[in-house]
Amino acid sequence: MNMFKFRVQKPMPPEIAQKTSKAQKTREIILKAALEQFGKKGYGRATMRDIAREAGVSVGNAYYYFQSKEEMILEVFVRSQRDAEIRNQETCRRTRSFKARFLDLQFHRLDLLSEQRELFVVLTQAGIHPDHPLSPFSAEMASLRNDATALIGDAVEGSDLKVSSSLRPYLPRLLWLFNLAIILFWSLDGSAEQKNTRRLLELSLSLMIPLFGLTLLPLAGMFNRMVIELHDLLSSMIREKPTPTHSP
Amino acid sequence: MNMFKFRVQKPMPPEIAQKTSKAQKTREIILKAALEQFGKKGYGRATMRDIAREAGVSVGNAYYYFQSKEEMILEVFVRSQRDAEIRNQETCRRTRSFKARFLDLQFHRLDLLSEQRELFVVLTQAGIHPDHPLSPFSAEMASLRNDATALIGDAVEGSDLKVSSSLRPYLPRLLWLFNLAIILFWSLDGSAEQKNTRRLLELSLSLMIPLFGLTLLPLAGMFNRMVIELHDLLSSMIREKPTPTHSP
DNA sequence: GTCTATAACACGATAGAC
DNA sequence: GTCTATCGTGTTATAGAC
Repeated sequence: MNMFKFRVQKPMPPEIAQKTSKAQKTREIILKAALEQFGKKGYGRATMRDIAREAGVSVGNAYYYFQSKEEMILEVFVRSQRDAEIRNQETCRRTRSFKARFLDLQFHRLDLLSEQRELFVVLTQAGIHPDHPLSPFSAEMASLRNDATALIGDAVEGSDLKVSSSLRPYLPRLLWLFNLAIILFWSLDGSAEQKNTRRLLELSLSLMIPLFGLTLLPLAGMFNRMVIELHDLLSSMIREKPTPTHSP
Repeated sequence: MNMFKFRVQKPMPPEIAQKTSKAQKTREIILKAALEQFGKKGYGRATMRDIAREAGVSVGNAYYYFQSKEEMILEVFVRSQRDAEIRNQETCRRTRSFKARFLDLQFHRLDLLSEQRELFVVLTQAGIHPDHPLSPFSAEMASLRNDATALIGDAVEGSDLKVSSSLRPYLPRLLWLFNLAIILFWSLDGSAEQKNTRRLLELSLSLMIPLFGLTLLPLAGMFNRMVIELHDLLSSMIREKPTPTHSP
């Protein structure tokens, strides 16, 4: 909630409480209770008190394991990334069509997100603030972000996609950014089962792929350079390193 | 903050307290105090108690005039729209270049936003939830949205922009959506004085305008139809009418 | 009917004892 | 690692003043 009250004291504990197996278990119990409450009442209505009570722990204890209510969502997100990787390998083996590969990747992700739709709408919200730890652009999310980009790179590589070689290195990140935009649309999409998002994906790919083909034309050099600059500009949203604030 | 607690009781009072001039004045005082506090401490740190104290009124009174803390931001936004309209008329008289017209419109808006940058970052946040009253897609914002779209329409009309006539009617809204995307980027833009946003605007226009030219080619029919469908899909985010919830 | 104030509520988050 | 007690916040209920 309070977007501008950052938790700088706790320096984002890298692997909190991986120590004892008891801790692991407690964390798991709390997370499970949280997801249950989220599913039942929705993210907004499920209070930390509810979650703690249902998990059989105190509120303070829940905050020992999770820095904030939002962080509980992240957990689910991280886990879904593993799924996607396996899935993508299979798909790449099955087809060389770039469109098919990318669509499958995206559709599968949307399916996963849909199971806990309201949760991810909240996560999208956090994404708007690039220094927020849960933003896809934050330094804390670097690893997750790079994994996802690499996954797209796998889908591009060895596919039938026709595109200028000068542009090729920039494609994974451009497509990752595109994928973020799609998720943003999805979180706003009011159509039944987010059918519109799926259509949008298909449609924009159908529009983009021929345009990629144009980049092979001999006169496209200037155009391509502009696309690369576009890539650089968009990438500037990414916060690679933890911004070194004045040390206390 | 609590994105999912909607205020359905108070049915969005159309013109609260426009009656007496005293009310007008009190509202103005509160708004001024609010902006002052926002500027000094930032939106997140400025509390309603601060604002009320500084304005010399009670918290309850502030809530009499503003439905929520966020609504105070909206006020500034609405006012900036008036500015833009005048500005646009002048620019349209000065040049026929579509690029110049649109850039001027956008740059001017960015200048205005920059004065209260943090405020609008918060507003952008609200925008992510399309049923939120402050979202640019909400039913409540219909009038503001239509004004802004019409403004862009004025910039297109009589300009030197080359584009298929089948697409032309859809341009204002497409460009309005584009403008939203730009504002989104702006709210994330960490570069000094948001220089990157300005460059992005120029660059993407330079990329788009030749593409618009392509829509005039005889074989572009299919392509154009797809763009129109794209327009329709994107427009589905707009909530035209207040969703009729079960009356109590 | 129009405006204002006080007090309280609910929730996210934290401090500090054990 | 866990709990209790408490804080700070947005927001609301409600009573009363003009």
